[in-house]
Amino acid sequence: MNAPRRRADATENRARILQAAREVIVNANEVRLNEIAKRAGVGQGTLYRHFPTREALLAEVYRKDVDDLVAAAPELLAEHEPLPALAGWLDRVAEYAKVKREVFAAVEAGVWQDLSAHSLGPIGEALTTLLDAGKAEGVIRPDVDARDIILLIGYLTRLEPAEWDARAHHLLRVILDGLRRHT
Amino acid sequence: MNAPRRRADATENRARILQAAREVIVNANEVRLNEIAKRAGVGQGTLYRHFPTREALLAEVYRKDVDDLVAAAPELLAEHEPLPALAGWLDRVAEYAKVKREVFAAVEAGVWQDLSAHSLGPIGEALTTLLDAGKAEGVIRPDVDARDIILLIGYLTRLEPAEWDARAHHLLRVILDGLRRHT
DNA sequence: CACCTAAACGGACACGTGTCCAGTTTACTG
DNA sequence: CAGTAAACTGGACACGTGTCCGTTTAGGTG
Repeated sequence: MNAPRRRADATENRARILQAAREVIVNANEVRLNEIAKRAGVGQGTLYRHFPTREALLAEVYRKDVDDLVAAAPELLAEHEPLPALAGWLDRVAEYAKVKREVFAAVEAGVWQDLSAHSLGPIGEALTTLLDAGKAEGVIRPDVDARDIILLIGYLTRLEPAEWDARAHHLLRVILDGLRRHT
Repeated sequence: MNAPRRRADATENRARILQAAREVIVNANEVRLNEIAKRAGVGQGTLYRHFPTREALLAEVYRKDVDDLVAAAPELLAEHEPLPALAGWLDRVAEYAKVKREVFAAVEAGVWQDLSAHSLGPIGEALTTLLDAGKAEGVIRPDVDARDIILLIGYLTRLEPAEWDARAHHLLRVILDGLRRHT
């Protein structure tokens, strides 16, 4: 996955940056890139080379969460019909977004970058799996793809905490209704 | 519409800021708030008091466009059934967003602010009109409101120009399908 | 082992946004 | 018509992001 021929010190620095970021995130609630760089003992330039944007950094810090999310997709598919599986997965995404809204935005940005690079990325693949299962059974319209869903659920980023309960889940249902193949 | 008792000089300054903003927008393609303030002959503080955020300023500059959009809603309703009217209106919004993406984002932010202040604002009202017409005829699900739609179509802001044609219109259809009342 | 080169480094710097506050102007009041 | 409180003004300033570029160093070469 990593570029070939990376210098050893670079790898180490990258690790230290991530470590510092984790510490800053849990200790302070303000996440300042400069502070992370300082705490990691590197210059801003180094930080920015490893992670072009703040989102890239945050997304990497929470990569494990993302992995969990990705892993949940096949599990849900094994236990439920495609439509409920997709619904459940999206609910889980929403739940995650509710608690860690900043991270969610970061992950979203990361996914978006992957897509720009003509790669679906793990999240995109998980979504594709879910969608394909639904299409195969004819319960999901065939003309939607992972990117479409990601765009649609982007509203989670903008939801005010106060109105979360009233709208987040509900709008997910509306979207799912739009995704269904209506006989 | 304006707050009562505004000082005359303040009104004038506000007008000059808008004027300057218009000029900057058409001349340069970079819209820097500082530059606008300078050109208007006011300090940044003044600019920021009149328009708390850059979005507020841009939204005001393009208020006429917004008005046109709002005015289109009843016209569409007069000529078409509620569902096609809503579809047409959303298409129009999308068309607008395609051409003036920055402005669209600004307008969206403005709408969002209105809503925070427990006021629908013109756009929200136009949308409500369209939705109500559909609900009255039973073709639109009763449990959605203007805010819901605004959240959903927010994806337009994030769409890359390259993929606009492929997705913008298509996703609007998906959303509309979700909004329909399925018999 | 000395040398070389490209990758990696780091921190100063440029830039835009938004805040703050001391001074000024306005419009009302007695 | 002078006094006064509130509203307005303007620009310096604080802050975070991201860029740039001269310097350092890893790791291979003869």
